[in-house]
Amino acid sequence: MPDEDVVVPKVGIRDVARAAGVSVTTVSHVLNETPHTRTSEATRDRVRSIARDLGYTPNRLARGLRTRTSDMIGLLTEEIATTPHAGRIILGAQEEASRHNLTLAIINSHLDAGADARRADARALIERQVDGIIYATVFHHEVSVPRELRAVPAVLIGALDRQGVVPAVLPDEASGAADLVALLVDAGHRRIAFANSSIEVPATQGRLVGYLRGLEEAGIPRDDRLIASGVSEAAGGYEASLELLDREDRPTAIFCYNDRMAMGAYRAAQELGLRIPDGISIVGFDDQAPIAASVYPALTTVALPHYEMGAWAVATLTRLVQSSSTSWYRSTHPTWLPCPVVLRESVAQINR
Amino acid sequence: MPDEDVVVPKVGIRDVARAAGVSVTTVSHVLNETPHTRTSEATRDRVRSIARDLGYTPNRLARGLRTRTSDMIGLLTEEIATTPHAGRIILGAQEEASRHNLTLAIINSHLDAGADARRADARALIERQVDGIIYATVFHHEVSVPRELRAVPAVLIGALDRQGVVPAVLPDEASGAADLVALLVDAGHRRIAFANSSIEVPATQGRLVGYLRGLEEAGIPRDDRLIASGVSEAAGGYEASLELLDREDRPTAIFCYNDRMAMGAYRAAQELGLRIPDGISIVGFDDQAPIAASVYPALTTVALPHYEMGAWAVATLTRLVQSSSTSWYRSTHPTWLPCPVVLRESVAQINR
DNA sequence: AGAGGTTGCCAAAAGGTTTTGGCAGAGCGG
DNA sequence: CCGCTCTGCCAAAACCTTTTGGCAACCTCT
Repeated sequence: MPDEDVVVPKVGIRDVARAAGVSVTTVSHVLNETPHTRTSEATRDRVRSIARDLGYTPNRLARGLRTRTSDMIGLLTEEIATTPHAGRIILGAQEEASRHNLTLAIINSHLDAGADARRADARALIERQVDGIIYATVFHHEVSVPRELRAVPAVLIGALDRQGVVPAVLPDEASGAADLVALLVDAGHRRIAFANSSIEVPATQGRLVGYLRGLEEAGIPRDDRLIASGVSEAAGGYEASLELLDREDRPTAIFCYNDRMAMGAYRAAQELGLRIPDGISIVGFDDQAPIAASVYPALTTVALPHYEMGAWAVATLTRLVQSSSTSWYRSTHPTWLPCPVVLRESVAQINR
Repeated sequence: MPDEDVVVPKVGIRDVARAAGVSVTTVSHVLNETPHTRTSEATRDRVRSIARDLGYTPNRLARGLRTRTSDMIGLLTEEIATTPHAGRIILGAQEEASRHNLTLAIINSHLDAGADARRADARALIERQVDGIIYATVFHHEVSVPRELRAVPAVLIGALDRQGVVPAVLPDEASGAADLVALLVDAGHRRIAFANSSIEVPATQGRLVGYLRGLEEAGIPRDDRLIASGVSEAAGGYEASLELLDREDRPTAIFCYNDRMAMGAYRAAQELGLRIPDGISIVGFDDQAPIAASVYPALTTVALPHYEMGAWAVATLTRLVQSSSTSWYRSTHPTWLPCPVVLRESVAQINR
């Protein structure tokens, strides 16, 4: 029983015009509140109320065809949708888009699908006449953006444009790491170890740089015996921590490359009979969704600004679109967004 | 220096036609491989190669206007984008959409934004002429779908339509839970506790039902002293586990409502000096991204079919769209997708 | 040679909107 | 009453496709 679901024939601007006894021009002007146009208040009211009564729903496809803008922006994620972080980026982008009355169209390219597939994906977005494209990648290597992206304003998340022509946003991992070290130093630690990831990605470099900078700013000399590495998972953190803790003059704190490695550090500490944080302080990186808060004791770590990067991307994109279409490719410096320290319970104050 | 970035005027189907010396009709037919149309092989080749050379990019807005279909499907998530699971749903939907040559437009509604906001979001998608809408919610309460959704084929993820008119897909939590219990039973356990969540959501009910069914199928009598509950986080799991383990005849296994609570159980076990899995076996639910695999010992748990639900949703939606537009609202049973057990290391074989 | 079928292509309409360039009428000053 | 400026509205073109209906030309029989 299709209750009141009689098939309602689509009502268009024409129907509104007819019902209101005006031209479609007038309806369009009224509904869009076109400036510099003259329509009596009476007519405006009539048009508006009739449009409402008729249940008029504008057709944005038609509108887009005429105005040559779709009010859509494309989010091209490269493998990233697979990572737990992806949701935050998408959410940030989506909410910022909503704020600007834009809609987000997303496509995920598999990393191993090759450059051709990625170009096809970009093209698909462009065929849809998106006003701009966000290209988000997992590791911020330098990247040469698919040339189709030149056809349309674009911004990069998590990667640098090799030609330096496309605006990019990245997490400022180094500063985050340095802040974390500063936090440890403030708590009285001076023998601070670093369990880095053994695979070479920009994050590895950035966090190491930040660690060293943190030490330097505290006037603590670098000690390479306090730097270990392992695979960027619990197992790697376990082994690296064992190595770091298995000596006379053991560190009082371990800074792990990421939260997963920190989990390994927790295990190592437990096996050595060291309580966290009193026996050993441990910090991580990533503030990975449920881990950091669920573990005991809750892990002090650094959050990545995924949401913020997503939002930044669509914000800059809209600026780009607004600005003269000939100037948007002006060379820009990448934007580094801060990675805030998330204070929890895995760091103890120690007496110096 | 805008290298070869001279502003290329958009090339349309008309330009291709002119260059090829044929009509736009022919170009359209050739490029779309319209069936039942006759064009010589020579002309086809010419058109295709000219289109390629000119870099013709079809305008899907215009196409959609004419064909009255946008090849877009809308994903309306209600708060869900905030949860770590969201990414998987989106990914599943996206990849299935790609397979059908569709694009996914997503909008996230905040739960607290109220029904009006959600209706506005639905309307925004409809204005974009999406061919169908997926409405995904966090908790699968029954839900009365925004009436705007009646205007367009729709499917539900994680919720039931109160009117029973919109197809819905849900995780079969009960069976997953029963499987988990069966696994424990197979390993020799008979005193199996359940640490449930204290808040009332469908999942609470479903997992409890599955737990009980698992026991029954194993011929183990229900023992309510083995059922505890707490907040659905590490803290709640900790307290519930303490309560369950603090007795003479303690259980040999604890089934936790979710992985976060399982983390609490791990802590409780540790404090009581029970090794996992030998002293006590622990299982969770959700297979929450990095937790379950990173913890030591790795947690045996049950995965939710988020990806599969996303994919199912767009698959059914495309079927709905294809089928006669008058029949798509036929009443349907909800689809329950299996929650597979993920075997890891937190369960020990014990001798009966 | 005419009928009838095929082949290969095309002109024009349609889809729903925005935007341009007006045009009538009212009001007003002279 | 003429000329001028506003006011309030409109017709038609444009955006880029797809699709309908048909038309020449050619071929094949009889």
